[in-house]
Amino acid sequence: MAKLKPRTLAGFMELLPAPQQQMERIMQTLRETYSLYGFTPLDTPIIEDAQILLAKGGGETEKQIYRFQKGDSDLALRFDLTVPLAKYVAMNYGQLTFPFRRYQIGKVYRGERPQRGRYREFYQADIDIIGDGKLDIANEAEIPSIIYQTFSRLGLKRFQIRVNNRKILNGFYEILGLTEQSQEVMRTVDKLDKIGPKAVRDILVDDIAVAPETADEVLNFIAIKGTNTEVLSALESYKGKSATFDKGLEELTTVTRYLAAFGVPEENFAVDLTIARGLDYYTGTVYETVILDHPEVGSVCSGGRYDNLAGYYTDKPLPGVGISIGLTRLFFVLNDQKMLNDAVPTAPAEVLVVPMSAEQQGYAISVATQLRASGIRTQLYTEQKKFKAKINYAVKLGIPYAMFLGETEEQEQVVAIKDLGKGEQVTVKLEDAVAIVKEYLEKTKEIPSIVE
RNA sequence: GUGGGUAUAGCUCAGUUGGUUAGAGCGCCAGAUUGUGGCUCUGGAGGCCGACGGUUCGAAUCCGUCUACCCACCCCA
Repeated sequence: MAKLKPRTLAGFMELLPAPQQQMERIMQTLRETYSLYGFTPLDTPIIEDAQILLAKGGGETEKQIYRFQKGDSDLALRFDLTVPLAKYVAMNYGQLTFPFRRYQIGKVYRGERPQRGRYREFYQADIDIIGDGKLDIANEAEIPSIIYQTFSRLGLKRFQIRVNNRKILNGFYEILGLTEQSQEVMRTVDKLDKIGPKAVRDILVDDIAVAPETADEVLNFIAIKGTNTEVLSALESYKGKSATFDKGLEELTTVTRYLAAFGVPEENFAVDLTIARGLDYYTGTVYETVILDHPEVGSVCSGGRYDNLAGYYTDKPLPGVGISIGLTRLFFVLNDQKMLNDAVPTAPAEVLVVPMSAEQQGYAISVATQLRASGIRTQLYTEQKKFKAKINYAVKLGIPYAMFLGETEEQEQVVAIKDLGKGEQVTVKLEDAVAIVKEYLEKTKEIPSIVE
């Protein structure tokens, strides 16, 4: 019978063992960093009631969501982790302590055309802070500072967190009388980097019917560039015309000041007036993060401030601020650009215990058990194969040490341990072999980061 | 959903104006070398040339349809 050809759906990432180890390592770094800032882990179901997930609606979400029936149930796969969080907080309001800080790393699903760095199933690593009624502006600076810390701990240097404020944009468009078209205008402005100012102006005038002089105002506004201080002071000239704008400018100024206080260097964050974010629930500060040498894959981490996310589920006002690392995309870039550090071990174990023949299996099992008891990751190779095959197994998996146990070793109660990198082999007591491996472990601990 | 490109071994790719048995490198397996891997040498396995149809004496090659993938748009992590 003809075999079914195995295949993985387009837009779904599936890794081999070694890269998977690197991926796990990145996740581990994220968890450690997030919890360092006092965030608590949360997990929610991948499948939710479609009504719950679609409450927010919005055309795009609806189009891209995976939705299906099972019996009479109308179900959907989660599209992000923020909406499930809103549901969770609304549901458990009475039992949570606010401000509620949670992190969540999980897969989300979007039925869109897959492309380079763009997936249908991907991990998001979210942090959010939800306030009860109110939430201080300082949180809007702390969130990106955590991202700075996280990326730095991964070893990334050339990245930039871009910050803007929706109130500034809304206020500005209000001043220009463009409130109605503001969504469309923002979307166009967002393309500035890609298509250039001329094309942006053409779209504004021809497609959105913005008056030419108004379009020029928009272009002048988004052309404001420079250091954060320069951009902020350029914005001063628009003050006094819109309360919303003024509020936004005040917020952005504060966030910028606090970001510096949190220790984020100027080169890693930038006030950028073209950042808007597609999701319409953002109401204040918005973030977008790019890998500077690879802007073509887009943002690897975005988020912002929202005032009333859970408004569909509860009357309680629950403002929040959050950000999400697109882990799958981030990993794709790092891997694709060969930025992952080869020196970070991806082997599943430190030692491969190899009995020379079946007679030594008992001895080998006891040796492996003792190694594991000393905290050394150990694999036992018991297949009856040629010696070459046994040693090759360790080499292919990158296991640094092989331990050979033959008749003589068993009789003398010693082990032959070989450093497969150096090719050096010694016959010693098990405790001495343990010391050798421990020393190796100490050394590899010093390898700082997963990204080179 | 719209537009463009690509499809040959596990991977990366050659394959002449259509011509006999479709190749290379890497990888894989085995042997040289039964208690010592990486290097070297020798041998081997592995292909409905994406699928279906057409033109032709003859198609991996030309034409059509379909499918999948890649890229761009849309949107986004």
